[in-house]
Amino acid sequence: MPELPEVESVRRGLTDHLSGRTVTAVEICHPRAVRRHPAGAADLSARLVGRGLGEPARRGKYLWVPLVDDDEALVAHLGMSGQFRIVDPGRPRHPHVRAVLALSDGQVVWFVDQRTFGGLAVEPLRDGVPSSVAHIALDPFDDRFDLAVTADRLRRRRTEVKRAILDQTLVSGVGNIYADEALWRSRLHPRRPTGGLTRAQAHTVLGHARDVMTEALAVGGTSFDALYVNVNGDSGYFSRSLNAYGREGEPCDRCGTPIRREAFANRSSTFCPRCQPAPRRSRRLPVAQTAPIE
DNA sequence: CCGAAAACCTGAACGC
DNA sequence: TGCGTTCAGGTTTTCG
Repeated sequence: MPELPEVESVRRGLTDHLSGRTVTAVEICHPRAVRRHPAGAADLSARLVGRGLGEPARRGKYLWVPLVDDDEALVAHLGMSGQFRIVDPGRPRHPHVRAVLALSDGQVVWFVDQRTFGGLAVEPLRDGVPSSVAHIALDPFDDRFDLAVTADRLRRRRTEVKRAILDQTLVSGVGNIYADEALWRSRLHPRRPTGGLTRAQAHTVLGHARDVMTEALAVGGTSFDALYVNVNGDSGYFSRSLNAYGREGEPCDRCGTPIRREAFANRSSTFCPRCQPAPRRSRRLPVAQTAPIE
């Protein structure tokens, strides 16, 4: 699924094909692709046609393309199955094409999205950031990202560590795959309370999140199926380097204990039950546990 | 404020 | 073969 490394791979791929071109035509093929553009498909098309495209930017899992001569950008979120594909004109359409942009150099951009959780919008830019991205925290690839400051914020949360690192308002870009990988590397159980972490542990888990995403980006991201490919249609190769995610029942690469999978919210967590021991139950409970008096 | 859960989708995989 | 169920997951919204 597209998390930070996959979205960054797409951003880099788009840079070569979009920057300096002009949008010559737009077709919205599915209404859900523009549901985050309240003014509707016709308005979105009108705001794009004739506009020049700048260099694609990204924060966390959000991607946007500045539109030249104005303070607006084409904003995209890939959701769980979104893709951008650069194709030659006339190519038979992939069945899940949700929007098509024609460019001044003759190339065509497809926005493909099987599950339609992703979408496009044109939004005003404020300090270079689209309005829908303003509430998203910096991601670990941002020059201004401060690991120590974020670690302290994480420790002040009163929740479980996996929930915290998936919170896009604390640190952005981490999804279920890289959360499980960062926790495995950190030897931390996903349900460990953030309040009980040392400063070093909080620092470590965020550092591992940054590192594992850096390594994934270097090989084009993680692809399990055709739901994530780059703009040329190629898969990433990081799935072969995963230690926890998708490895239920397989031996832990550190200790050989079978990797376990447990329900987490409405998804799942995979971890090594030996390297990442569960927190003692008492630490999960509220402070006051006095029985009520009749 | 906090967190749990539902809602939004499609298609693959699975059980009977 | 075919039908129904489950699962996957990012974000927003709703509810307690």
